[in-house]
Amino acid sequence: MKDNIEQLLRAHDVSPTAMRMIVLDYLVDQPSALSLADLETALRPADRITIYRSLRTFEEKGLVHSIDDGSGITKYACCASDCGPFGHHDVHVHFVCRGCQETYCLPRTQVPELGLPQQFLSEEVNLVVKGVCAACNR
Amino acid sequence: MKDNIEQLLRAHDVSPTAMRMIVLDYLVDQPSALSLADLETALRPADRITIYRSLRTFEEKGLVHSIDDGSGITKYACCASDCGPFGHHDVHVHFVCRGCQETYCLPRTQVPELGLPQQFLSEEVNLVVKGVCAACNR
DNA sequence: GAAAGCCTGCAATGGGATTGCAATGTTAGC
DNA sequence: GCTAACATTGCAATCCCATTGCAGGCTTTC
Repeated sequence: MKDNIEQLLRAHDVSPTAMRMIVLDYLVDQPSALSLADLETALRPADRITIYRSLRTFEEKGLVHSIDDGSGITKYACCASDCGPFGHHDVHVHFVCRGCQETYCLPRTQVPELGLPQQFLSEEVNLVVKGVCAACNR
Repeated sequence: MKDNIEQLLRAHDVSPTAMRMIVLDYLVDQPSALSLADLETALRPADRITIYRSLRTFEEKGLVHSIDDGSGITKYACCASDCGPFGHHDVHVHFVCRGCQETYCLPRTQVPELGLPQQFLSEEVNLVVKGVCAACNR
């Protein structure tokens, strides 16, 4: 089990410490993105700052991406396999449920070329959809 | 001049106080979205909290919308004329320049129906494009 | 086995958003 | 025109999350 996690860390040039494995192991299984506070609660009594720095390291190495879903609280989720240390997808699509407040990563969808004003150069696109998720939609 | 502003406020059911007129008058002329700190500086010595509450009131009444462009700092811009007290556009498109850090509202562009998972209901879409604006792109 | 470097955890800081409350201004009724 | 009721303003204080400083512990390497 944990071998996967360890390999994943090594593959991304992150030394697999106990703490990091705990954090990553928990994160990979999540269906939705988690905030630092979520992780702190779930992984208690692990130290919040250590989790925070683990996430930063992961993000730097392309294992995880951080999401600003408009709530003002940063959330984290594992990257799709084609993110690398030199950049993530340049298109992120997330869904925030008004009911349960969960943030889900959506499979990359076709985002059209936008009609930007003359001379404007697009480098990265973040799309946040708000609404109601399946579980809350009944 | 200010008659416009006053009427705009009244039309949205906001009492046109001196402070609110100053804030709104300044805001309508801006080509890009402003943070609270921007407004505080521009409107000195007006009180920051008062500006903040004016913006909240404006937002509530559909005069202004707030933007979270991913910088962690909320910015504000006037709504297009078809925003009302019962909801704003459900599609917001903004552009953040990596050079000058300005946030521009883009004219509503064609945003395609996204392939949401089964039973997911979309109510609002926020699209933030990051890149380089015309002024910085040379 | 010792030095160097990385990792961890506690404490403290920073910055923006938000609220409490008293003072002031505005409105409406008489 | 006066007064009571209500809305707005401004100061101070608080809250919350993100971030950093630093010292101690662990790991790795030679």
